[in-house]
Amino acid sequence: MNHSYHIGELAEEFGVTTRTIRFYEEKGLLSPRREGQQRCYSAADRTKLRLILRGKRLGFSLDESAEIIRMYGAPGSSRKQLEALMKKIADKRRQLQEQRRELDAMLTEMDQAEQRCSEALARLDKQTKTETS
Amino acid sequence: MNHSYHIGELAEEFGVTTRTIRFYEEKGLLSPRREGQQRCYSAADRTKLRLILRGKRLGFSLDESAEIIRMYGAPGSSRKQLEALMKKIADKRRQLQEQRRELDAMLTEMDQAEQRCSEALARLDKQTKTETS
DNA sequence: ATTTACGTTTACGTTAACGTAAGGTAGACT
DNA sequence: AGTCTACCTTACGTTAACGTAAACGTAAAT
Repeated sequence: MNHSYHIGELAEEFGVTTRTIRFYEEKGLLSPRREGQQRCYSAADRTKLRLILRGKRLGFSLDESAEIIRMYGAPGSSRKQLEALMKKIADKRRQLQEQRRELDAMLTEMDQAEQRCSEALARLDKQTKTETS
Repeated sequence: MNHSYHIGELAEEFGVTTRTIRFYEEKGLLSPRREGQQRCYSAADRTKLRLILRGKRLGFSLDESAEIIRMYGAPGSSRKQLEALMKKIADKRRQLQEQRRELDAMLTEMDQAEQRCSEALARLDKQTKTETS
C-alpha cells in the first residue's frame, strides 16, 4: 500500500508532459512529497491531477480547478468554514448543471445538423436516380 | 422581419465587448453585412455568435467553434462534402457525449464532497451538544 | 455648434498555460 | 570510467483570446 508515483509515470498515464505537472505545482495545485530532489506523488496527488485535467477538458481554468480541489480536500474545521464550503459546493453544482444544459442544447443542434445533412444526401440520391433513368 | 442588429446591441445582449465581436470576425467566425462602414448582423450571425459563446463556456477553442459553425451552416453540395460533414458531426457528438460523462463524474464528486461536508457538520453539532450538557 | 453616443481602424499590451532550451545531478548498465 | 536515462532548476519563448489606447467618422440631442 501507499504506493507513490514518479512524475514520469503520472505524465505517461495522463498523457501530459512533466513540465505540465511541475507547472501545476508552481500554481499550488499539487504539492508532492520530496525524496531528496525527486517528487513523490501519492494516490491523493494523482486524484488531484485527474480532477485538474478533467476540469480542463470541461473548460475550467486552473484557478477554478484549484477551487474544486480544495473542496475535495480537507473539509476544514470550524463551522463557519464548513458552511462556506457547502455554499461553494452548491454554487459549483449549479454551474455544472447549467453547463450540462448547454451541452445538451449543443447535442440537440448536432442532431438537427445531421438531419439536414442526411436529407440533403437523400435529395442527391433521388436526383442521381432520375438522371440515370 | 429580417431585422438586423448593430454591434452594440449584440454585445449588450450577450455580455461581451464589441472588441470581442470584431475579433471573432477577424478570425473568420462572423462576416456581417456592411451598411457603409457599419456592420449589420443578421439573425444567422446572431445564432453563430450564440454558438461561439456557448462553445466557449464548454471549453472549446474558437477554432473548434468555427468547425461547429460550419456544420451548422451550408450543408455543402457534393456527396463527398456531405459525407465528410456527417462524419465530422458524428465525431463531434461523440466528443460531446464524452464530455457529458465527465461532467456527470464531476457532479458525482460534488455530491460526495457535500456529503463529507455535512457529516463533518453533524459531528460538530454532536460535539457541541455533549459539551454543553 | 458642440457635446454625447455610437461606430470605425490600427496597433501595441496582457494573461493563462504551458513549450523549449540550457545546464546540472544521481543512479543504473556495460 | 563512460554513458544512458530520468529527474531537477532556471529562464526565456509562444499562442490564444482578447484588453486598451489612439485617432477618427457620423448622427442625433442640447
